[in-house]
Amino acid sequence: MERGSDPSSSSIDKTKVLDVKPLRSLAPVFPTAPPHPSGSFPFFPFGPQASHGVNQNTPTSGAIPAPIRSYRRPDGEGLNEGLPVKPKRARKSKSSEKKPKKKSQDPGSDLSSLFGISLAQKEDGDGEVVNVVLIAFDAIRRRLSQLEDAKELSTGLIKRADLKSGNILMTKGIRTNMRKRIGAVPGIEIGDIFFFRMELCVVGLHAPSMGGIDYMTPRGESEEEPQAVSIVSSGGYDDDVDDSDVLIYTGQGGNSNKKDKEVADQKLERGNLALEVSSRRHNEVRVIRGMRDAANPSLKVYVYDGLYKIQESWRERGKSGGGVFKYKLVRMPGQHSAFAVWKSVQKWKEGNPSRNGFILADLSSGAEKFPISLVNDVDYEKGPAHFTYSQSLKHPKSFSLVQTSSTCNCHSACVPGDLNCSCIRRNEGDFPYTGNGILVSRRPLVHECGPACKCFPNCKNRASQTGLKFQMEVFKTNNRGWGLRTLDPIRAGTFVCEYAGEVIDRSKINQNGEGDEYVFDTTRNYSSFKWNYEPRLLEEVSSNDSSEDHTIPSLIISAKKVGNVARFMNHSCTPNVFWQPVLYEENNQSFLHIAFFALRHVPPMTELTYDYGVSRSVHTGSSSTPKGQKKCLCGSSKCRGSFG
DNA sequence: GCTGAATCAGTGTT
DNA sequence: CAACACTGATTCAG
Repeated sequence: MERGSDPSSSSIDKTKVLDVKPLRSLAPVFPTAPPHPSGSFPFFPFGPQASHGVNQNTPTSGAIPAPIRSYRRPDGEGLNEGLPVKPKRARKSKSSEKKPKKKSQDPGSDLSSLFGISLAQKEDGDGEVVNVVLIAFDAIRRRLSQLEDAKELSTGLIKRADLKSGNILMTKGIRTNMRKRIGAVPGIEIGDIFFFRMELCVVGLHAPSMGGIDYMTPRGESEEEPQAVSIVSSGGYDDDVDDSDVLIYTGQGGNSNKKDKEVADQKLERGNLALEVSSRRHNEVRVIRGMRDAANPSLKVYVYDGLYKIQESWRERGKSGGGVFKYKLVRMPGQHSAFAVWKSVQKWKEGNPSRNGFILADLSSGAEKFPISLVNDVDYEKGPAHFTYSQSLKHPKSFSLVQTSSTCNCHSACVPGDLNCSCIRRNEGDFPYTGNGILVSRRPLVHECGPACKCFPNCKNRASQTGLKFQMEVFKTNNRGWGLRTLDPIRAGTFVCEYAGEVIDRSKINQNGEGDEYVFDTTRNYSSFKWNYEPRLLEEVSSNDSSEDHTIPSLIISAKKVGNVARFMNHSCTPNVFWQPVLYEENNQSFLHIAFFALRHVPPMTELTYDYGVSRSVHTGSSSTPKGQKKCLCGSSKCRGSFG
């Protein structure tokens, strides 16, 4: 399910692409950190994707970093193409000598090299660049939302942060799969989810920002017939979406978008014509299913449900009176299930008990807002070793406060942009979360409001204290023991859970029993990764706090005896969750907590993983698994081989 | 190349 | 909450 971590998914050959992947290191690279005194360590939350030393023994990174242009397109990679499409500008011999043409864009506006996106990757993507573009999109969108939230109501300048962010990426060249194609889109996997139409746009899955039918007309061919490439079914028309393998899709047009209420008959043109042609040619059509997010009914989720073929088409009279086209699309066999997974989850939630491997309804015994079910459909193990479920983090009495406590005096709720709020000021004036509770940026420390703040408990600046936001379950993995996965779709930046347990002293790490299992340690070496927005895309002065050495206090938590769902999260070298230090006051002291947030959108039934980091006591660089480390089984194509 | 039209968005307001 | 109004971005067609 997870991108790049499913060994069984051999649909896309990524290895070729990744082998020649350009190194994304134009931005300053942090030097390898020197050993630091115990108690603190440099923390680079805004750091660009640095070339980690851990990867040095792979053949790829051992070579000299290739210049951006050296990307070679793997030939013979046309396994998805349903029809030959010419490499567009390969033979524009006519106008190729006169080259002052600036494609309606000033040349300086292309910032794709900042993100390591090559020209070839703009035309044809891969999993890597798709991730980069999607992360960039959401980071800008969150930032624009944050700015809008903080604005006075009178100057609501930035409406529609989704459109704005998408537009910025499109004009700056931060996009991929611009070449339209029939069939699968490289880098996008069946089951991937999206929360905005613009996301489909910037990764080349579906180009129109609104339209439901995307199509193309191959130019230069004798017959210039439009052919459909993808459709979005999300409730705008009267589609039949009951079956997870069959979709009755309604053609476009005929709506009275004007004041006059008259409905017209749909015409056989544009998308309708394209679908007709695709039906006759038996072309594959990508299907994106959109629906309301059950957990967040105001939003829509889009699921890429793979390739379909149009089995038949007909005309009928629509409910509003006009003639409409109908297309019966049937899902092609042999694809991973995507939308079908959603339907299964829905059934389980409705209490349908016929579930394979179901062991326990609620591992948390009511401690959490949602039941945490326990499932094993792999073997006969009946559950993890005993522990006490607790939502909270237990500090020992002797724990020294990290920082003087402080509270804000806001009434009812802290308002973004209100610099009278001391909690906001501690976050450098930025409200850490957007209106719907999504983390905007990683920071050295997020200051949340605490129990003694005057604001109400539902103040938005308590995102990590108000319980789980979606349903999860503990399940038995194939080869990594128990794991944690989500039943609901998760948006990037959503709070996942805190790391609960007992705060312990460093000397106790290996005392409690066997090794450091179920131990979280802030002082390990963690790979930096880029998640925050790129200031240069917003014409913000890049605040140079990105290059400062941020230190956060040492915190070690053992969840061996007491813990919550976080103790079940496995390690991955390409994780979908990251941790973020959060500080708030309790009992007149400020305490540090570790909160986990979704790194990217996570589809239902996907395992949640984060980067365990590497203990500072072990030496990396050896080709075999270093002493004290565990062999990594995350299955990622970027796996470092070991962790711990 | 420019302009306008079409379009299964997304928010905010009533 | 449903209907509505309103502002939009992209791509296509003329």
